[in-house]
Amino acid sequence: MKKRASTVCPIVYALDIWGDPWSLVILRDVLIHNKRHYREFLASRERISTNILSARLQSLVEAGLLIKIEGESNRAQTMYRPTQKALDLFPVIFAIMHWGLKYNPNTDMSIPIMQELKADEKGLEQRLLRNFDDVAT
Amino acid sequence: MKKRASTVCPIVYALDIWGDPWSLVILRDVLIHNKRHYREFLASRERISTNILSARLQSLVEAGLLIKIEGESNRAQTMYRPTQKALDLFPVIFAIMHWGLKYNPNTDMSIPIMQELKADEKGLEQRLLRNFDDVAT
DNA sequence: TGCTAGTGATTGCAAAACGCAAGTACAGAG
DNA sequence: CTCTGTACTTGCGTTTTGCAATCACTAGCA
Repeated sequence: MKKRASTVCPIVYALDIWGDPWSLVILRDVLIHNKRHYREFLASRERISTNILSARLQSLVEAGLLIKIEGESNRAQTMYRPTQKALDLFPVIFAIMHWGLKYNPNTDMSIPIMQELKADEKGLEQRLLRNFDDVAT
Repeated sequence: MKKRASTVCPIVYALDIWGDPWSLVILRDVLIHNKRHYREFLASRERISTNILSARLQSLVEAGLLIKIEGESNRAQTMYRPTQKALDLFPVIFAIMHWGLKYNPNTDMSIPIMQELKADEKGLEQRLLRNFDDVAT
């Protein structure tokens, strides 16, 4: 993707940061499924490959959506956590989920979060936000 | 982008359709700026190239987001209009705009729609929807 | 001490997608 | 019957993916 540098349009600004087919999958894992380790992202159903995961994590850190927390003397402790800028994507992700829910006939409605999204979106957001008390303002 | 065929996740479903860096720009032009002709999409600030525009329009038609209306005996009359499936993306686009507005310091707030989005989003959506009475159910 | 497994990446290479410029086919204007 | 405008398509070089293999390091175990 060509970086469009500075844009006057908020949509293009957003797309330049996470408008590729993988970044939002990672952010979904962070925000919805509370994943934080490289190995957890790799384990997703979508089977992202290691080099792409590595590149995306890095660009999301650079864009200020994730912070990388490295353990001392052990790489296995490395984790990625969202910033407030990422937490503010909840409305976007929920809007996308509503749309996908409406049009994707293969959606797995047995996943608890799907029910919750329809029944009580605000409550769901509040519950998920509590996973990030450490980073939220 | 690899087509992930059938997915159980509504987000991945959505990304497979418009999760590339250009499709949403086109949809923005259709939904927000009421563009309908090839030449109008080409004129956007983002300078999409002709082959990519052509390919994206085609894939959005295939995905059921746009319909292509061809004039009889004159290609200059060809136009692209959104389906209900595309109109249902308004909440997604508005959510993205809110986020971009918050974090993009270069947003041009003198564009009237930006003010309107903050002041009266629902009213804005209703007003824009009236552009599509011909296609909406 | 050595061996094995797990983790967070990086590298190499083929395949796909993109970006740009040029060209094509057709309609209407003059 | 040229000239302009429009909706594409084609060629081609560059960039970005996708996949497998590999690396560097740590911990666990004997």
